[in-house]
Amino acid sequence: MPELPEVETTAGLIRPHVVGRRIEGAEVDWVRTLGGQAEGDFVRSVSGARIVAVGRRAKFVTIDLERGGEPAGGLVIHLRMTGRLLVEPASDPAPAYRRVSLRLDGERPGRDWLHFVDVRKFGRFEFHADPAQRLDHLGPEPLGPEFTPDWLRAALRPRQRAIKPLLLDQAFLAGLGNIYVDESLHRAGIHPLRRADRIHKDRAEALHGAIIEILEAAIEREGSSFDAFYRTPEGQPGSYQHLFQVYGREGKPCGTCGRAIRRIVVGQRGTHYCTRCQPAPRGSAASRAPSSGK
DNA sequence: AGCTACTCCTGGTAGC
DNA sequence: TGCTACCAGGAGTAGC
Repeated sequence: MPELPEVETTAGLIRPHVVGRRIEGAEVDWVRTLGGQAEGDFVRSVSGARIVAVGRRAKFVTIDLERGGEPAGGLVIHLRMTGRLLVEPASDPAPAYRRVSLRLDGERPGRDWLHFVDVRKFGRFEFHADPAQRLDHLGPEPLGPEFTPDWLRAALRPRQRAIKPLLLDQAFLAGLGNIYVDESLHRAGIHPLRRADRIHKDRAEALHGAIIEILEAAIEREGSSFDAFYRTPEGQPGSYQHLFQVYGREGKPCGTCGRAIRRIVVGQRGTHYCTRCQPAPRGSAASRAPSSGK
């Protein structure tokens, strides 16, 4: 599933092919991908605009547009589970599961189309006159300057939710998904159901370091691929899945202590952890004595 | 505030 | 072989 490292890889690989190009037209095969805009409005919004930048914010790919040298809105793209961006020649047939395509100018033959492909149709490829407004709800970037150990400790202190759903909340911290949350909590030795306000200072600092180290290592390996879905725009799988310590490893030994990895469901998400390295919080269902005190 | 349930989708797979 | 039933899951929303 594309999370921050996969989206960063995708943005980085399409950037050199599309920046500076003029959009000649657009084709829409699945209108819901546009996020509510009518097909005709979308086509008019992007046709004739020039791509001036490709970036990433949280799990979104952002594409800034200009007309006549003036800012002209931008594209906000979410790959969700199975979305991909491809840059392909006009001579190739449209790829399977194509949802939206932009036709680029003829300046670079062989790089004629930017295709958005998405098997499960959960992804979005939206035009916004003010992209920043669409992204306004997001919390800080875990690889940005705002995400410091002090920030994390202070942010956890007033929150009474379990740590895992909190880290998945994009308004709290932007860019983590199911995989990298499980991996980060394992590295930091924190049980996924521990309440955020009951994480001690040293553990919060360990979590801060774990998130950064894991994301950076995953970006270096172009993300994680473990099923038929995520591939880079070049068609290559990522390789961070070989370094998974807990995700998808139910019943297999923990790389740290050897105990079998356990899978539970937290907030409708498969959740993987080591019962020894990530001890259950006192008072939780997993550790509770028959009667609770007071 | 924070929980659960539900929705959106379809390929893959388990079970028969 | 061929069928059905079920699963995964990011984010938005509704209801409590």
